[in-house]
Amino acid sequence: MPETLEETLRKTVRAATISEVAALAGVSTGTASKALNGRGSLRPETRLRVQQAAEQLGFVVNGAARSLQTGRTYTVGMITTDSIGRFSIPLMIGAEDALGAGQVSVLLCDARDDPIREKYYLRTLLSRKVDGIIVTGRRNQARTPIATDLPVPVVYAFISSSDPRDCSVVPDESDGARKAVRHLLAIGRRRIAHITGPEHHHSAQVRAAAAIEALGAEGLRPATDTMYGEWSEAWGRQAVGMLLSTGADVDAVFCGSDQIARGVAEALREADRDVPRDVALVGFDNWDVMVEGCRPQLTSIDMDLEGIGRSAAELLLAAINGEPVQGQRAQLCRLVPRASTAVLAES
Amino acid sequence: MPETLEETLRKTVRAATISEVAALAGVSTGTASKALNGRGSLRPETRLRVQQAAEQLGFVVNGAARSLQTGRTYTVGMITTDSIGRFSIPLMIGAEDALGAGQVSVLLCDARDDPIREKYYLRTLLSRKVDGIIVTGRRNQARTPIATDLPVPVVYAFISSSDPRDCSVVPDESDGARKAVRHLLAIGRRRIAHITGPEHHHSAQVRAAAAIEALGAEGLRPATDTMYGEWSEAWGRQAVGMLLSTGADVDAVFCGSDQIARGVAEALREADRDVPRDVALVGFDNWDVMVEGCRPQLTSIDMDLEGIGRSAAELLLAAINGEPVQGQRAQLCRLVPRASTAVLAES
DNA sequence: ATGAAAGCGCTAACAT
DNA sequence: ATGTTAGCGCTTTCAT
Repeated sequence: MPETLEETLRKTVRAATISEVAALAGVSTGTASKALNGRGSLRPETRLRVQQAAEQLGFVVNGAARSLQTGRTYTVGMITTDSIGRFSIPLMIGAEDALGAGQVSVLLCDARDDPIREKYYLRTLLSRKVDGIIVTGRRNQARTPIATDLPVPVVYAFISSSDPRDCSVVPDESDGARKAVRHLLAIGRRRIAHITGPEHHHSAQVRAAAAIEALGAEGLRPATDTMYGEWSEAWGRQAVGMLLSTGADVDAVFCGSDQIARGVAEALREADRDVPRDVALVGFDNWDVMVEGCRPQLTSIDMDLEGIGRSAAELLLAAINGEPVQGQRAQLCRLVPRASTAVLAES
Repeated sequence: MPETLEETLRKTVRAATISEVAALAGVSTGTASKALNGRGSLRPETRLRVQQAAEQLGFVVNGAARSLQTGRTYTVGMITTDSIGRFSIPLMIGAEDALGAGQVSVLLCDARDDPIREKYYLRTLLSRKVDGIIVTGRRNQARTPIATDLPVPVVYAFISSSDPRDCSVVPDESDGARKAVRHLLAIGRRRIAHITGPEHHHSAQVRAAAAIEALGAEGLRPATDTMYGEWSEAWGRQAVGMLLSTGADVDAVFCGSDQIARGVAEALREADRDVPRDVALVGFDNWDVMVEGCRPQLTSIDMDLEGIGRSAAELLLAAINGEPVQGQRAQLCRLVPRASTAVLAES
């Protein structure tokens, strides 16, 4: 408390520059630069002396100065079009992971579905001379390209660009739905219903279509028409009510989301239908809290968002290094089996 | 497809510099700089001409060059010590919000509880000459300072630094617990139990102590000893089992987390105990999916993480502008009442 | 193997 | 009101 001012002053201490390091080591700045960056040919002894001087002074290179010289910032921008949410996080983690390994930092921009903010962020990213940009968002309908003729490469992750030449990495949701249905078929279920989100939602449509197709491939039809509703537990419960009241004969339900599935599980439980014995259950998203909180624990489809983020980052790095990839990449899903589809020992 | 190469080349186009703008406008670079930054005294006509030239050339200032000159980057680093998770997100959103308004960008660093990564990130942030750093993390026990004598200010958000002079913004968890208990008292409950996370967890201890104290202030004691367990739904269910089997007389439960509360709600429901009539329920975190998925919807304590992120960012901006604030700030919680504590019309 | 010097793009102090 | 100029800290030829 008494040292407030002094403290403040100490913290304001200026970092050492390369010429100070050079001076201390008794060499020129050029030599110091080479020594610190492992370039050129130097006497090992000199190199060491410079490194020690740098150490001693706590030297950290000034990125701004370096960027000004080299034209590269080793920074990429990440724009999430909708707010940072449940889907953006794993994408960010994956991207951050792949980029961090490449010594690249991430500038985070939350555009909140606001085109104005988006433009603003794009401008600051450009002004910060990022080496590339990753565009992310919740909806995975195609979106209009964030801009054309940018001086840096752009990769879309999770969402895709409506320009097919743009590089996008998306989950193969049809694959996920197929895997869910095939899994249910594999454990012997034949009367499969599909309860999912709003009909106007792209994901709901794609998953439903793929589910029906997968059943068709085995000469089967869904146990009921696709039940469209909301992405909520409440809808899952409600849908079960409808199912039971119509007396539909169903031995499995594939749900469009884990939340729906959880609602379904609860409602079935309360109607004294055993999961998985009477009705097997598969969700979508593999969202930890839902899947683990569910009783029994929920088999689910994992879109591997982290993997998508990682791929996007890798493609971006490739583009930055002069090897751009065009077009859309769909990444396969993974089924994670749990108790809600566990095959029972007894018949 | 046929234009791949040309496309690539166009995208590689170099952005215009201020001297090009100046040349096009027929002025010197100095004048152009003033015109673009609204400094100095210029003929309005000249200013306009420069702005139009900039527009025409799609000029975006080179941040690296500017930073090199001014010493400020308008960038702050955000280090999350544990992985980006449920708690970090709102903090990030809040911080990003407050900073974005101040034209400051956020560099995201996920240190994953790994001291090596943390040091590495700190180094890159310093090399990028960030104007300041926000340190975040899950645990809200005090952590050792990320470093001493940094050339830039640091603010801790959610977690606090063990050095009391460091600036930290944390939730007042005691306040949250008190509010929960007082709310239950206010709706007439007297036999209140507390089910919470692991005893060794700082938050569990703090909340439990405050709850006991709040009861004591009314001359009451908890209906049972504090029930420590895990931060999970399963533990909530299990705890209810224990409660019922011992025949404890309880008319309300304050839970250390929404997940626990949800487990409690489910177990009570299955034991035909009505919530809130027989047992009122309050959670902690106000985590949307838990609180809304719960039947009935869950009254909960909101730590206002976004607000904490925002405050931290504001304090950081203040410190950057030469008005550092020292010490720990505890931010009050908010009770969000829902059906699980709704007072009934009938007696 | 090392040093000298130019210049990346910008701002700001000083001239005019 | 506008132009000139000197760096900010670094990398990178080009000399030596």
